[in-house]
Amino acid sequence: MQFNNRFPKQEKLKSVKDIGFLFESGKSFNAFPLRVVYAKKTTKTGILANVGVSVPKKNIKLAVNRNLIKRRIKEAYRINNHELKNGIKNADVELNIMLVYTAKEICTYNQIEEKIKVILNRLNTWCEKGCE
RNA sequence: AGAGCAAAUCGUUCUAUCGCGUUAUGCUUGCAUAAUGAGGAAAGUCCGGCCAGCAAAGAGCAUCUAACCCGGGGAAACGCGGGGUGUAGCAAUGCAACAGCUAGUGCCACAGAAAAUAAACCGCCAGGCCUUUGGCUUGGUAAGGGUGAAAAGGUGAGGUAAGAGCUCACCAGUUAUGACAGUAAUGUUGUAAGCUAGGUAAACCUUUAGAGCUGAAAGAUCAAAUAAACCAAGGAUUGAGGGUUGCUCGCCCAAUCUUGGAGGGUAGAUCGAAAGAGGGUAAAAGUAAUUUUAUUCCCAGAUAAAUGAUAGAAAUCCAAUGAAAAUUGGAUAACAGAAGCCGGCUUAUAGAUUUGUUAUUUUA
Repeated sequence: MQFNNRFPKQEKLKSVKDIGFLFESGKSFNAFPLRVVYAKKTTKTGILANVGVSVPKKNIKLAVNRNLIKRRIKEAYRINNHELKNGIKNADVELNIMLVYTAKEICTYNQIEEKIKVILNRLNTWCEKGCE
């Protein structure tokens, strides 16, 4: 097990303004079943990355299943996020990230974890290139 | 024994590691330790409340809700016990659209002559005319045919040109009105009227009873910067409007502009917001809903919204093998996630257990 694989409240993306700004001007790519929207923060807050998770009601009807998917995504991010944080730290930036679930069926934890790894690697290389 | 019906209960448990929310404590002030963290429906938002706001918080209408009877319970909604009527079922038992189409209006597809101030397509009967085994036409006729979910009481007799509640007998129903039984709903029964009237109120509506309206995104407080609204002063303009719960009345206020004052509450923060018509246990009263007394507990509190992931056991279920013990493999379920709280209702629900009860089959 890894040390310090945490995902506390402060690292969640909460502000409605930030989320609105992210969807307006952020970059994005797809990694089915997930869609990633990300951008550099406009002002630094001391937190390397704020991450939000969204499961649209349109695709997943029952609240129970939406909760289940959110928890699986958060768990996968929590376990695998330390390399990305290192990358961000080296590039000297801070990020806002939004993960949107686009599938209409419930994926297993293993499927989600693999995709999360792919996404985090891609973000990491983006940071190494200088966030452009 | 398998099946049905009713009521009630459960609807995985434990351990380890890594995490998340809340609370408490500690200090190094963002970390450590400890405690705690979804349901019987948390759901639908259909009722009733608590709570809060709306202040000229008054009236009427509209709207919404309820709708067999008695008893008893509850804050109310609405349960509970017993009974009646209708209906489904062999039964246990379930269900209720159990006030009113004889207040009014509307609707009744297709088919059919006609779907409602009763109707004539075929048929039947009578009259008239003609080119007379027939045809045309005028009228009568609801017995027969065909259509339809539904065709205007049924059977028989009389009656008639043919027919018809046209008349009569019996049966069925309706309305009116008695008698008896019952607290009552209602039941049994008598008399009168040929009265025979289609269905639909889960169509509008009518009757009776109740509700002021809004809804925690309520509402209260707070920081920085604006605006709307508020108060005061001023001048000019407009001329009966504006506000008040869906409407009407009633009630309240003139409106617009400038300056000043005081203040202001957004996608932010705190409160509201978790000790209550509370839960558990025991005893007592009651068939029960429920009530009383004693004792004990504090039992989620988020806000882009915590309760998860992985591993291992147990237990249960399923499948295969086997005479059995057992072995191997698989699954952890169904419906479903708190969002102010409480009491109901309704809907969804794999599987398991207990109790009572019903008919059937087999055995004794």
